[in-house]
Amino acid sequence: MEGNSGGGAAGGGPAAGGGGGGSDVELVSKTLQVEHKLFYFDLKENPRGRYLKISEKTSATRSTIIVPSSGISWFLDLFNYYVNSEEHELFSKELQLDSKVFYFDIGDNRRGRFLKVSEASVSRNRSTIIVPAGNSPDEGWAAFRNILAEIHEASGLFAMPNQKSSDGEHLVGLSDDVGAGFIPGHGSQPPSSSELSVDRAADSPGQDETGLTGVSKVIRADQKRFFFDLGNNNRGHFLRISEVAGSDRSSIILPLSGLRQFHEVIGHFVEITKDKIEGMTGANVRTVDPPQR
DNA sequence: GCGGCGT
Repeated sequence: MEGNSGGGAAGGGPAAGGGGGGSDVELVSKTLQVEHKLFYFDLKENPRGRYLKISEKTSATRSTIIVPSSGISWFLDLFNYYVNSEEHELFSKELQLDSKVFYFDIGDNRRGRFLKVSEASVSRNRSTIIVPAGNSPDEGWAAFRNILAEIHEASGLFAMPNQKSSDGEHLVGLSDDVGAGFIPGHGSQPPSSSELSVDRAADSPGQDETGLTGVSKVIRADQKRFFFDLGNNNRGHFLRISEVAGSDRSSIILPLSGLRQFHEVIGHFVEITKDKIEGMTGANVRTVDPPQR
């Protein structure tokens, strides 16, 4: 809990000079100094949605990755994993969000241990930030993790002033490929359309205008499988979550107006149980490298 | 006062 106070609007100031997307609203801004590096965390929002910009600034270089808001909790989980794991059991991880893939890799040199986080997205150069592990327990990765936790929490407090716009944005995250568990829709969904469509134009429930209906995912936990299916009826859109174990099956129907809160609550329980689930991998967090030794 | 990355 040191070295972070985004009070001054000058936080990421110089970066704004480029003028990429002028209309973005800055919701949270924090800075973290680790050894000789300076990290800027800016939670921003524009009509397309919300994202976290993480910049690493060294003496002469600046590098930035853009994390979709739906990925913040995954970043938090992953940093928790790297903070809490023993050195000999550190794996590389990859995280797929929308059309981006983030690679997490451990490195080591005479300066110490570091975590390299690379963002690879279509039609954009790969960008990387490198986070030193730090010497004291509160330095480096842990401090980075703490900032992520603060932002994640703050992001929930910044819940959309008007609920209607929230629907579209979060549904975009459902286009993630979760690997083995992914159900390829019902054949009606080119992946590209799911990325950019859904311009929160869906204000009137009861219509099937976005092509979201029929989007499905499945995850597995122990013996159970959970199916997530978007649907709609004359009452509006909903997410049906079905639990299937053996021949038993039961479902809950979640109106989309409750989806955001559902997500926040799940995130809360993920947080408070992180010691228990440490090392477990989520459906779209995959271990890709053998353990290092 | 760092310096890693990948080109």
